Amino acid sequence: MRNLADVIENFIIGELFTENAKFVLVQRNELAEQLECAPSQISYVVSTRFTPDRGFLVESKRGAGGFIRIIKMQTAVGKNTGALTVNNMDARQTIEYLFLKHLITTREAVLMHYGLDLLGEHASEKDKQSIVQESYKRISSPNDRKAKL
Amino acid sequence: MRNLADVIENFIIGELFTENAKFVLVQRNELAEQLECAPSQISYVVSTRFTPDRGFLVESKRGAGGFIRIIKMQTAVGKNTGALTVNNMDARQTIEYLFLKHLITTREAVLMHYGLDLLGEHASEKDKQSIVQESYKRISSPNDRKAKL
DNA sequence: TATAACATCCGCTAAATTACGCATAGTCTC
DNA sequence: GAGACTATGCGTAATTTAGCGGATGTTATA
Repeated sequence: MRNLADVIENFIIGELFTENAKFVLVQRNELAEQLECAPSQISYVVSTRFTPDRGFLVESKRGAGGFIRIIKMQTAVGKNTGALTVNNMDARQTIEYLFLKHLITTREAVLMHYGLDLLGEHASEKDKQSIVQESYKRISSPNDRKAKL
Repeated sequence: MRNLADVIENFIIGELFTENAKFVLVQRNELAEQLECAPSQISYVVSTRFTPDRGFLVESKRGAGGFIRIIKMQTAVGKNTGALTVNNMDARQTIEYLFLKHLITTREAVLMHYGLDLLGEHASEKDKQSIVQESYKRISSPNDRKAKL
């Protein structure tokens, strides 16, 4: 293949299209060593060719167990056009989960909740019971939820 | 799983998501021995990943009978629990609209599409296997879609 | 029963390690 | 020469271990 950047790009795209993967995980140093190039080259290719513009999300983490995750956005049109029936709480919990796993920010979580609110067509119901009070109630009984080791 | 912090986090989150537990009790030394790591590692994970920011309360006690309690706070938003039926294309167009109106960023739009993708995959499933569990399996362990080098 | 001694067990901090981000500058191609 | 490609080096976020100190509970001793 002509140049290194193309090799890297093709590798990632190849992985993404393997069994319609939603995303790929890559370890920068590892891949760099494999392809015999500088680690920063991976960064370069990812940042120039896997942009939101082209329908990609990129997330990464430093330190031990670090990684780069390239997420392929599903094209809006043509896929999955049927009606979508989902338990609202499941949807909310999914958002929660994505948030807890650091996959989305606070703002993004709020936005997705807001999106659900809009779609669900319910008026802004119910003032929130104080979280403090809620948690206070839960603190009362100590030993119930001991984790099984 | 290679990443110790993730192992610990997943263990705790797993416990929290088991039958919707409100909190988990953990004994630091006990869990540390179980997972074959330094006790302080438990502290590290709890302090970095179960912050109030992310909707967690943490309490602990030293000495004999000591413990660490991780409490999952209820999200204030989204209390309606009914099923939600939405035309997928409408949802996508709503996202498009928000994006065109500059109400959300590109990344946010992509994320919301991504969320719909996740939800859409479960449209046909009837049983109670929740989306949370699904996304848990897919997203929690970074190695799932690890590119084979 | 008081209390001293002992055992349990979490909090905190320092230091080392891993691995990605970024700035920079050189090189190649058109 | 411009713009895309490539490598180097440092910065620093994230993780991991080790060790000490202090809080808490239990037991022995008089």
